[in-house]
Amino acid sequence: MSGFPDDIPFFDEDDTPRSKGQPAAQPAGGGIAARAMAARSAHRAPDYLTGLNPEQRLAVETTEGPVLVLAGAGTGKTRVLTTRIAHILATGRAWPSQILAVTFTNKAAREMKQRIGVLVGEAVEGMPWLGTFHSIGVKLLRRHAELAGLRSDFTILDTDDVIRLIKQLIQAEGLDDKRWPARQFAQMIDGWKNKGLGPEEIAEGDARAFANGKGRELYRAYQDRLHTLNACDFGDLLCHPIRIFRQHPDVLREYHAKFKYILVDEYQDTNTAQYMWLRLLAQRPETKRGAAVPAEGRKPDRAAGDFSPAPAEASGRSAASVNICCVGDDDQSIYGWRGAEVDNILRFEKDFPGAAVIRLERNYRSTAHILGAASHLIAHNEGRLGKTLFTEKADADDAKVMVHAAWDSEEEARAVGEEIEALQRRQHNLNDMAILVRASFQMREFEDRFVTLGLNYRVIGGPRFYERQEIRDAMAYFRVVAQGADDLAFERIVNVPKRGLGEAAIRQVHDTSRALRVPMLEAAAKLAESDEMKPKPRAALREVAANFARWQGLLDNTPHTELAETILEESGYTEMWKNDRSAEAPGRLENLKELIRSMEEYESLRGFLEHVALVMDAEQNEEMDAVNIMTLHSAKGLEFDTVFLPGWEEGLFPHQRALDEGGRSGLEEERRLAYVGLTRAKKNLHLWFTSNRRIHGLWQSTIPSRFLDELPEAHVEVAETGSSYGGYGTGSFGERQAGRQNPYGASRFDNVGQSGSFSNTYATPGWQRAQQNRTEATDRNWGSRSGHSVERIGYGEVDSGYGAGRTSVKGRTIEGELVAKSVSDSPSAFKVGDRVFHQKFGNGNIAAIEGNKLTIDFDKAGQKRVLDGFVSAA
DNA sequence: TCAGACGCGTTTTTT
DNA sequence: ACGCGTCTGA
Repeated sequence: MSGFPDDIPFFDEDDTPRSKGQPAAQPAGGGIAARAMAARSAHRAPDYLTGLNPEQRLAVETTEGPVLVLAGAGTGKTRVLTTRIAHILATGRAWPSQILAVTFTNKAAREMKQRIGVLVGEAVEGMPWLGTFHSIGVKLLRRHAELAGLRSDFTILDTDDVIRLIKQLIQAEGLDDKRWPARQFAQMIDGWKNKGLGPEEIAEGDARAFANGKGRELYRAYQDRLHTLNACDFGDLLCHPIRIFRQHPDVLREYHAKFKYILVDEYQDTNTAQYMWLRLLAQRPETKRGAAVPAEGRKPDRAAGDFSPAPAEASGRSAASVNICCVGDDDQSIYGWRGAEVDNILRFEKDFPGAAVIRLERNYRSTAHILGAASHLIAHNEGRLGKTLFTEKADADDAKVMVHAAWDSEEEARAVGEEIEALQRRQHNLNDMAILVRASFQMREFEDRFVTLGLNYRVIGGPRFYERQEIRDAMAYFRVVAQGADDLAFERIVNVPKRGLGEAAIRQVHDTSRALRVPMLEAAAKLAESDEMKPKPRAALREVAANFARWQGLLDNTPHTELAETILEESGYTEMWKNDRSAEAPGRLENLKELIRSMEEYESLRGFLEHVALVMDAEQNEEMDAVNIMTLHSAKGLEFDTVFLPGWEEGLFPHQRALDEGGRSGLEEERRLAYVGLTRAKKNLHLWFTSNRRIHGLWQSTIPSRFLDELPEAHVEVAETGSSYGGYGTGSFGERQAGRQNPYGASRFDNVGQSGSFSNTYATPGWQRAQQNRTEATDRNWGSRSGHSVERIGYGEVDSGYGAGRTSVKGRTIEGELVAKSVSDSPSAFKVGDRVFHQKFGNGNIAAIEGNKLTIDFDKAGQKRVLDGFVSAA
């Protein structure tokens, strides 16, 4: 076994003060005590090990050497990971600061930290190297910035900044930015960086494919620009450290000595750059394989290219054990399209010879039916490492996986809504239900339906708080104050609010900035003092420059929240929104307040800016009982008692584009996505397909997904779609599908799932439905997390299910009768122009009538379509 | 500087 | 079909 803490140098420069005094769970500083405690815990199985199954325990206790844990869905992956860390700490194998634990998302990192905290107490605070690839990358880069040609206070650009920057470069090259969209090039750069490729390393073909063959030059120009801006994009947070490690063996060696244990979550999602990064850190000087081969002579074993060991790896020190533990599930690899390489997990044993591979196959989540369906489906994929999930949950009462047919997406949404209400009547918690869709446009139908039903829902994923315009603007102000050289931020807000600084004025600042080689803010100050400008913009510039100078002066002696408020006030930014008459304005002001409030948790403006750059998400309230709606992708890692999976049709799922662009592997990724969807369910699982769906505006007749055919009959039951769908039942479905044999053609009538219980809830920020007048919903949703009222009826477009549903349809539950009515053509009692009242939307005038569906222009809530049963004459 | 027109894209998403 | 973003004209 490798060293106890006493013979390991203690790196404390990056430790939080807390870790200096080791908490009780830790071996006390001295070696003997540590050893004694370690010995004790090794002999008596400590608490944290009890309750683990044998495989889990093996995964926890196999601390030395490379370990791959193949953790199927619902097999306790996170538990293993966290317990393993607790075990390493409790047995004195390493200090908290000697463990590198990487995740993909902030959410995962948070959860991990929290759960380790439960196991080991405060020691988790001493784990500076627990975080996302990117946050750890930043940490590394801040320490060694100069080795990447940066100053340690470099800024991190987000996607928006990057696109604007690239656009400037494209224009500077004299290229048509229409023909060569900046967004597309940003994606290309992202792709290259995902593979760890710099401008010189990209394939000639790729380089030629953009900007009249100037792709490479453009990429180079982009990197140069980042360099002069002292800035980094997300990709650089990985690529710079990789380059530093390669070029500075001494630095790499420092980290080799530092990290005794490396743990990686969701290994199947790692991209090539992350893989290289990990390998550099994990692969200790070992002279046997690979290292002896000169880098140039080694054939890159895949398209990604260069895997040559860093010099340090080749410069033979004695081989040390590589204590790396990667946890993942190849069957849940669903991010191939953004650069993830399933191959990384598939070839783990080759990369780390002698690796222990531990399979976690005991599923604690789902019923045997659900598991059986999922396993059978995923077995259609080739090239898996292969796992057989099993469960001991075998209850004769368990519902089979239900497959439902609907005529179109509207009926689908209606029927799902009904099912949800039925469950609700049986005391099921809405929080325990989820609708998982393939593509976000599918959400709309459900949202619309739930709004009319008054059913609470929350949409998870999508545009996030820090991506909102007002938040970005405010952040840009803060960035310029904290970091005067942040030209991108400066440009963003120099004329927001409008100050009469048009394109010409900004260009002038730009040119001056270039000529004098100073940041734009400085150039602006200079220009304001010169006579080169017309009086009006000159005065405006002078004011801007003076403002920033003043705020910068306040930076070090004013509480940062106060400073932030001052900035927003004095710049006129808040004023701008106060004067804005649009419906979103109040929400935006509210968001700005929330922004300031959330700054309180941070020590300084700088600390806050760093946080925002890396953590783009924000917590959301989980208190409200609401149905969860999200994409299959964002459902990974979550679980619900009842899961609805709509839209299982060819073309949508599997998605046509995945098939066109990904071929067979594209199909397999879609199948994995289906697998992820199925395995989210604990008790009840409902699959839906429709015969008709509107795609890109036109109605298309669709056929059921091939994935439905891949489900095992023993675990699946076809539901008759209830009794109230006059003419749209499954019976006629079979006929419509003539020409395709459908194993579900002949179906039995049945009722849907019965059991249910309460469980965890998940939530992330609200989703601003890109299209619609739905902005207010998310604003309120977001605001509500800090104790704001969820309801803000009274202005703007109040809609959505957030906070709704308690009163509006009480006693009006939609049952057979009403639904039947909704599809019938019985004329409405209302006529166009009537003044009506709706519980949720208030008063409005009827604009159009179709059967009993009314289109109403609400005074406050905008135009909505509702059933006539929900309104009364006003 | 702003409003209206026109045209394009429309799977999945983290950092 | 439809929204969003950008361009153009007043």
